[in-house]
Amino acid sequence: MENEVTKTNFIWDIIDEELESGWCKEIHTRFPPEPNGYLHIGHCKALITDFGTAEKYGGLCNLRFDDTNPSKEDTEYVDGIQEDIRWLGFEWKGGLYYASEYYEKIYEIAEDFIKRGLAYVDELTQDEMREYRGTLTTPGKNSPWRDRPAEESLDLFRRMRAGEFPEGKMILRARIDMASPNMNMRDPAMYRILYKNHHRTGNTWCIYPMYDFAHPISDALEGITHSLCSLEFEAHRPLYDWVVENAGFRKGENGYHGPRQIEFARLNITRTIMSKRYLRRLVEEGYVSGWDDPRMPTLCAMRRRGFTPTAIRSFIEAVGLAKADSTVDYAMLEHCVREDLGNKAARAMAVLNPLKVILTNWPEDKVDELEMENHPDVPEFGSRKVTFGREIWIEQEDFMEEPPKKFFRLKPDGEVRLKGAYIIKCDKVVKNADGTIDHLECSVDLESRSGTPGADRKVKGTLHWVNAADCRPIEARLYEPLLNDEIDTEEEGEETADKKDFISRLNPDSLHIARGYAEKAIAEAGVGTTFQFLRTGYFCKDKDSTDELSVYNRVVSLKDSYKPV
RNA sequence: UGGGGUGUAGCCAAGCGGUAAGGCAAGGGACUUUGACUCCCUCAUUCGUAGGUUCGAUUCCUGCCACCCCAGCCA
Repeated sequence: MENEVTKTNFIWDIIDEELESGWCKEIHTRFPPEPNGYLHIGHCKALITDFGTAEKYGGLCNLRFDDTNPSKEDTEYVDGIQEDIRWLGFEWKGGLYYASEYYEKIYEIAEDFIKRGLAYVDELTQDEMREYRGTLTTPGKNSPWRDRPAEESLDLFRRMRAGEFPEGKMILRARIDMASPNMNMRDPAMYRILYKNHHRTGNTWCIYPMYDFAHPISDALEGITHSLCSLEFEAHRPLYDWVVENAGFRKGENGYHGPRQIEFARLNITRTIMSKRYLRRLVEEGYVSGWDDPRMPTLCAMRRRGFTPTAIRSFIEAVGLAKADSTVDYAMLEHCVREDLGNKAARAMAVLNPLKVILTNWPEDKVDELEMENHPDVPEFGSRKVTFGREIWIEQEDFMEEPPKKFFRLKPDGEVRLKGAYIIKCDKVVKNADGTIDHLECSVDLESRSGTPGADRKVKGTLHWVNAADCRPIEARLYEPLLNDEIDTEEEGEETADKKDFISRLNPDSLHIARGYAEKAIAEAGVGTTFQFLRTGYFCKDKDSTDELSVYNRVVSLKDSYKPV
């Protein structure tokens, strides 16, 4: 392909230069989730960037659980995260690690920092520390403990580890610069006391390193060359470098100059919640059925709903990698799933909101068996047999008694093709006492059977249908985004704060359940099978299905260019 | 407000001194036994803004504006 464009990004440009200059020989990245929740689509950007970059340069990517805060973490999540990464098709060829594996080493470095005057034990309370830190515009001031002798800090630090002090009593701080314009450099906390059971180290530790101390060290210990993370860590980079430098990892031994942190913009999608905190709230407060509720942006939920790894990966690729904050249109994601499912999903028919049609000139007991293709463009999908009888179901919205112009579906005295079967004409609308439509009486053009010469007659509309005498009940779960459109907060008012609350932005119609009928193939498919239900969208069979009732999640609807006038 | 970032179409995003890629969305058309798919076509005289340098600026310089991040013993 001569005009194939190899999509690149600013990070790969940087790496290309480093490789060319010889500053760096090989690429080693890491994906460092904290095991305190399930991975969501937002993490995929980082995940694909980390694993994908290593893959591109023939390097390695580690999976490292950043488990430095035992109060929020759990093995439930470490298992879930691994499952999700594998599902996406990545392997941690660089190995599986836990920051907690390095506790001893990190502790040693901390002691060394203390001895060298780079860290000290502080006894300020949390409130005092905040006051001493100063503000964005005013410098902070030194803690009275800042210049205590190193031996004293060392002794205190060892006693912190030994469990001699209660939580909050002492803290290890880096000694950098309380007047730094960068708040992160104003003697940041490095170790705090926490009497929590850690999911891996149990009770062996009661002091835990902070992210800013543990992360650069973990990266360096694993030989990471590029520590890719999101924009909010940009202001932490000087601290990251300070730790790497002072811990002695920049020496360039064996050509390794220590890790380099590069930040990129995180993923935002319209009408989608991308905050672990809020996702947790949805689960815990019962707004959704769980982490894998198909409306959730978590990978386990998307998997259940029927999104494919290919679709997610091509979506992330389409979005690109840059430093500008952005919010991608949900339509982009939809496009990517449709594109993938379009040639992967077999076609079949299901009527979501049934309307009965009685074919008056079709013999009572006559059953026709029709051969239907499973895919219009991919013959390898083969075909299946579908029966046709006197009573069939069609979609309620495919009939209108008083249709607008250009309504190609069924209307009084109108004709329509039943996909793969016959052309029918609506003769009569039979109503209930309350005026609602009970059923339609139609006549069949017996000569118009698909595949026969008489079928050449063109009619404008083609409908999907199921044979009432030979169909199975189905529950179709139709989804909309969890959030309503962004509420305009331009107007200042008393309600502004309330409107900003995400609970008030929840879309009450995010789930709609339809009960209809489907052909046999749909009912007999296994959980996780995805079909394109003709004209209504891509659907994936849900685990809630029973022998009696098939439950399907709509992954995405089909594009629809019909716009009523 | 101090510091750090970012501003290219409705939404993403290339572009790296030589005259605005691509994708999504949208609109029009062809095809169609899915109003799907596919295929054509349209969609920035202009790059946040005002100046400057230059034969030439989205690209370099200066000022201004807007938005995001940082004042956790979270990550």
